[in-house]
Amino acid sequence: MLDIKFIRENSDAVKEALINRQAEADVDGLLELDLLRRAAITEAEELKTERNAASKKIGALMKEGNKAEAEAAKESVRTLGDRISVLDEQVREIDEKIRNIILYIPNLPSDTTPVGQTEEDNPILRSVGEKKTFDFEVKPHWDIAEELKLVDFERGAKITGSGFPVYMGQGAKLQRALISFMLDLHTSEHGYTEVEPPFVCNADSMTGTGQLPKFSEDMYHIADGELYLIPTAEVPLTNLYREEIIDVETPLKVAAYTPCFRREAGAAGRDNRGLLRLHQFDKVEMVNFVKPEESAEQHEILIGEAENVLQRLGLHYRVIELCTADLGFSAAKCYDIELWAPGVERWLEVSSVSNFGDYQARRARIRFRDENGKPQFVHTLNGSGVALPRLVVALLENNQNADGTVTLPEALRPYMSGLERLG
RNA sequence: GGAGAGGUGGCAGAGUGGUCGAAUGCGCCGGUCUUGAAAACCGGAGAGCCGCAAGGUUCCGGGGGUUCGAAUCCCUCCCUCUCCGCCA
Repeated sequence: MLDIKFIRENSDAVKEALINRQAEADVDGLLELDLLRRAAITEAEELKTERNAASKKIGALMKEGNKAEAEAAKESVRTLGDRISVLDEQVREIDEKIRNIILYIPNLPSDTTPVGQTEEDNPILRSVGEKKTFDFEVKPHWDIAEELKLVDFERGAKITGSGFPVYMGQGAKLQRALISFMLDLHTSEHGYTEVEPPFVCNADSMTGTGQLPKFSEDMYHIADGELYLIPTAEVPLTNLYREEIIDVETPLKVAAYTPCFRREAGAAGRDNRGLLRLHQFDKVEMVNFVKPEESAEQHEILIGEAENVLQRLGLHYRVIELCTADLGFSAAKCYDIELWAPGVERWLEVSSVSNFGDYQARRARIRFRDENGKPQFVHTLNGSGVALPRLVVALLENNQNADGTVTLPEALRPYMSGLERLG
């Protein structure tokens, strides 16, 4: 959420940012409401001042037993009260309208975010490793997974629906191994506190991180109560400290494994075969809470932590930066990490590392005390560390052998009971 | 799921219609004292909103109501605790 004061004083900058994002919002309408709101508040508060003084006087009159005068005073205060009720109601209505606009306004892109029209305009920042060459015909991961009985897509579709794969045998163990490997790396080397949060969150939490109200259609909603299946651990992790004043003298870093649930309406098709796009998938997520002046630097550290996962696994990846048109709703700046998958011959996004500035903190009221003891909004950042399915795709496709087996990276073997190859 | 108790400032905990944004203790910040620290003593200190400011206003779990006036009375929702039931 943007600061209404900021919008008031920088409406041109906000409009320009919306254009760069190819987003729309009624900024002028918002400013008009803001004006009305402040006028109503000012009038209501003046009347309240009067009423408070009058009520105090009535108290004094009652005490000295001057009933007649007290009754007369009551009568006049009552009409004041009626007017105050009307104004308070007005303010409530205007607040509601303002909220309905401002909650739909995306974050301002950072000054350093490149302006662009489409994802084609996302600059590639760096590429690490190289494309492997094969002296046999490479298979796509769905063939490998089927032959080695790692994933059962059909039974997943039967028991739940398409996009809900069942991992079995070594495939299931690989999921568990990857989760443990990544969490161990982040907790023992990157300074994270491991968290196991709920996998469903309430509407306040979803609003705090920006999923609601705009993206309700992307989530699974539990009919019984206002609960949603989490689309990412970012939601419970960030909302851990919603409505709290926390200590961020050093960055507060939490990491969690959770399944993630996404409706992905209309996403089925050729481009999304196998494990490329799912309704339920596993992910390890990292969330940081930092002082505002540290968030840019922390963003670079965070992307490094995510990259470290891929380096340890020996995978070829590249880092791109999202341009204004491709930037997520709540993010001010975002890097994506993409893995090369030779079977499907595509770059696959496995991590999105974002700096949200104070956008989420303002929505979720997450603050810290500055050097003067005054509460200020923190900056939040998060990054996938990393998402499993496409990581598995890259591992299977890059490490496949002519004999149909798949070599496991050394870093994973301790988590696979010493196994060196799948199959 | 049933019955009961309760939700007040960073924490503990008073307050049952007006002088209460709220006693007291702990913790915190500043000062005195001390070589330094502790102790003791003195002083300070909640958050949001409106306002250039002075200042005003709102907030005692959330929402609604009664009243001239609500932390205090009523309704409702949420949460916590205790006991019972059930259960991995």
